[in-house]
Amino acid sequence: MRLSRYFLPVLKQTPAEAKIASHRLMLRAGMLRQEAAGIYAWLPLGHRVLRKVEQIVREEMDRAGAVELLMPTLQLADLWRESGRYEDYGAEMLRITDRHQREMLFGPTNEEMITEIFRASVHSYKALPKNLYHIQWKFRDELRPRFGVMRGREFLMKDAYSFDLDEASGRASYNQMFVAYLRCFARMGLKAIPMKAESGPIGGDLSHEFIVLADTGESAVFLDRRMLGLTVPGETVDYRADLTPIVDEWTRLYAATEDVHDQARYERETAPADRLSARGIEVGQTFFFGDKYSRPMKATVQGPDGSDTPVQMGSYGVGVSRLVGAIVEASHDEAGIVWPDAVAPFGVGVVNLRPGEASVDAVCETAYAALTAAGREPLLDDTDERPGGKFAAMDLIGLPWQLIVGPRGVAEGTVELKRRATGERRTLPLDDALKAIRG
RNA sequence: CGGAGUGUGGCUCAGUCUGGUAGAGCACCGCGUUCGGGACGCGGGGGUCGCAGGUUCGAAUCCUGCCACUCCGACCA
Repeated sequence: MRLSRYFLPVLKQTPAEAKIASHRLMLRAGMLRQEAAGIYAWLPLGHRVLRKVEQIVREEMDRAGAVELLMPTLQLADLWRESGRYEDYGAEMLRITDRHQREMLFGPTNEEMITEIFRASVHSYKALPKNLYHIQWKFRDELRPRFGVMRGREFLMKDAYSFDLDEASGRASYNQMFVAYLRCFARMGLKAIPMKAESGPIGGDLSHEFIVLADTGESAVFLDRRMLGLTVPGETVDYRADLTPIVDEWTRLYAATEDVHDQARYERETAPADRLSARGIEVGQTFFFGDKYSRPMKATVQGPDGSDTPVQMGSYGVGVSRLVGAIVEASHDEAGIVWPDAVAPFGVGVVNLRPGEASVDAVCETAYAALTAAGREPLLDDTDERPGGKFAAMDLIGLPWQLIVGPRGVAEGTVELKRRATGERRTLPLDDALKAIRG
């Protein structure tokens, strides 16, 4: 992408409403524009990151055996009356009436709809297990939206739903999602710690919240420091095998949010030096709730013995749009965002210090073509902005690499290469710089 | 939803107390000088002062009502 054609409205001054680093930086880096309280337009740069995060979630869900579909944002109220949640959900649910006075709602989650879809076509235990997911915009009319995309009213969520014949296989499905989540967050450069959690309005008795530690997190958490050193399963993990050992390893040490924190147990199970109380951002939550929805909504299958039984269900959410904020919160410095490679909106910023000078332009074009061909997604700053402004903007938007073309006092074809994360700068021939970027 | 606060050009804000021709910086346009860490000079464009009533010769400013947004708290991917 050439910056001269792109839409990247970076701000020198910080909008007054942004109180935390991630919100401030996302606004300044031209990723977001607020349209209403808790409702944001994702500008091109933010949109690219959102799509990358979404894609990582998708790949890990697919790897774990889940199947993607797409359900609508609008749902019928009648569906929610079946589960009894239409009244329970309260003012947080955005209710809409269509021209025929039909009561509808903007979905805050999709348990009812997926159950309806499932029950319409699955009637035999032979079709189980199944795990269906989608990545779709949700709306929850929060009392107080805040912190930018970390607590918006409209947000992008991945929600998966598992269906099993009995509790044992239901728990196996739960374990698959648990492991997929460990991988998913690690790939984004995050250390997310699974913590025992309350299941809240979703229901059920088995639930974990995946928490990224950050000072600006909304929940207080208590954990055994040793959790930070656990190894995340690699991409060769066999999801068809028994995953209990991995889940056991990740749930053996104490880790709990304040809602379920048990101080006595904490002190009994954790050595004083290992105790870590911190704040965290919830980026995902897993639930196993058995037949809470399948029973009232009559989602049953016929078992080997010929009897109809409600399926055992779980649901698994990842806050995709929230993750973008969480990543910025976890990875920034004084100058701006420092994107982990896997989610960076572009791989490298090519800075033309002297646009209009034929020899400098030529080097830029060579670099741009080579990096594009190598799949490194370059962003070429070909504007006539002054160098100071270019450097500040590049640091702000935080691409992993900066390739600076046209510095003074170096031989033609020699460039400067900067690694954003470390600040390390080297002057070297273009070919060597391209090799370094390609890895 | 309780408490506190803010609405003035795209952004940050002054002006409101004490009513009298709408301001500054940044951003934007033109010309020139600049060009490795968010330059400078000169000239220019852009605002129903959140909305609706009211008081007044006259309202950004005073009064009433409404709306939006932000912060603290209680609830949540």
